[in-house]
Amino acid sequence: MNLIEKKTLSRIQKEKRSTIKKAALEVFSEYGLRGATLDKIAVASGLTKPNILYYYSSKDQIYFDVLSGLLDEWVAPLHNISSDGDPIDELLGYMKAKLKMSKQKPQESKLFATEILHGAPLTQNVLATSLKQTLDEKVAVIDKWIEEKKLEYVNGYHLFFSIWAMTQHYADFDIQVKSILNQSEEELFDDAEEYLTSVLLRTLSVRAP
Amino acid sequence: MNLIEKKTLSRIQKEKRSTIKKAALEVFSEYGLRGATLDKIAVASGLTKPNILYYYSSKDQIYFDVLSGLLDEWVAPLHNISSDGDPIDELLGYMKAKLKMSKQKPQESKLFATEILHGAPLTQNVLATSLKQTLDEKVAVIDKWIEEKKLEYVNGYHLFFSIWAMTQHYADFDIQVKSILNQSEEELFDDAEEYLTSVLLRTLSVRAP
DNA sequence: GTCTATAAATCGATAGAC
DNA sequence: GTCTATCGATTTATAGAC
Repeated sequence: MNLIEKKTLSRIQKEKRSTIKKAALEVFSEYGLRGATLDKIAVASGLTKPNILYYYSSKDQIYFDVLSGLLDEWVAPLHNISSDGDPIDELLGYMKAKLKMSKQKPQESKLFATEILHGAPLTQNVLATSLKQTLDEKVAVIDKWIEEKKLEYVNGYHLFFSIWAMTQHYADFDIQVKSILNQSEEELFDDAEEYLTSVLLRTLSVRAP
Repeated sequence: MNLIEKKTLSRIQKEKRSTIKKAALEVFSEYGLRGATLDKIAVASGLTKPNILYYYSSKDQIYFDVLSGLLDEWVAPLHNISSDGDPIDELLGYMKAKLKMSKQKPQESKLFATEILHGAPLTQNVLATSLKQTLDEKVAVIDKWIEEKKLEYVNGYHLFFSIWAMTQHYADFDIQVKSILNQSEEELFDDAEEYLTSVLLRTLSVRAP
């Protein structure tokens, strides 16, 4: 897929593409790559189908652009974990940042979930290289903290997996969560943060206050 | 959808339907309802497309039958939580049963994940009634244990959400997990069980041995 | 019951007028 | 740049021979 010319887009082209991407995120996150149709994206964006294909060469191209535009943002909180900080503060901050993203960006979370669930056709390479490398570094930080006796032993990889799983669950499976709990979004995420804070503190061998 | 005549199926009809359902589970779990095609199910089952439609009236009907046939099995471990047992044993047993299902039935896990992720078009009613009712009962059991001082305070609903999230993560996002960890399935799930046991014991205020 | 052939609908993408 | 009209491919589902 040729994205080289993207740098030379005019202002109006950027705006149209942005409109399309916003609508496409809605549709892709709800129906997945294959379930989404250009008709649905057209309706959601207020544009016609040929007009969309004037700005993007294909449906796959739109999906690729939406997904790659969100990848950096999605991995960003991981980079904020500093080896200089207090282990508990750093990991608690990471969990809270991830939970906040689930609350504020559920469509993005669902998009990545569907992508990975269906074999990560477009991001498998990124998972195996960039994400793995970043995670390896952060697990190394955790192992260093353990060695320095700043943290009790914990399996770093599975710690991150469980943080991802528990926080993203509230976005990806919101239908199920909301079917069971008849709460406002605000109450729900407040309770979730309280619970997850407790789980993480105890997992890291700290007694909750 | 009319499933009434299902009770009067002949032996050969049951067998054919079973063959189709097995193939359909493979395809639906990998591509989702909309991404799956009758062609793919035909190839996977070794039958022709019209032959499949001789036993099922439509693709949606196959999906519905596969999903509803697995629903009971999927919720079953929850029923095994006994209020008479030791709280820690019961909840640890439940987590391990769920993790075992993720290891042994990843396709089923992915099928439910995709269904819920995409708005639970066919199961929303079940989630809001049957699953909610069962979970309410089990949360009541946990609250009773807390009242009887057999268990420290914990938010029952979020406890179950986190068990679901952490255990199903290993099936639903196996592509991501395996991209990061270069382990055999056996090692991976052994480590996962050790980690999740530790998390759960600490969450329930018990020091791991 | 099973097949080949094909109808009918949907969907991605293009042609060509404006 | 944007539209209507439509092509061509895919896919669900059916018709009808065997």
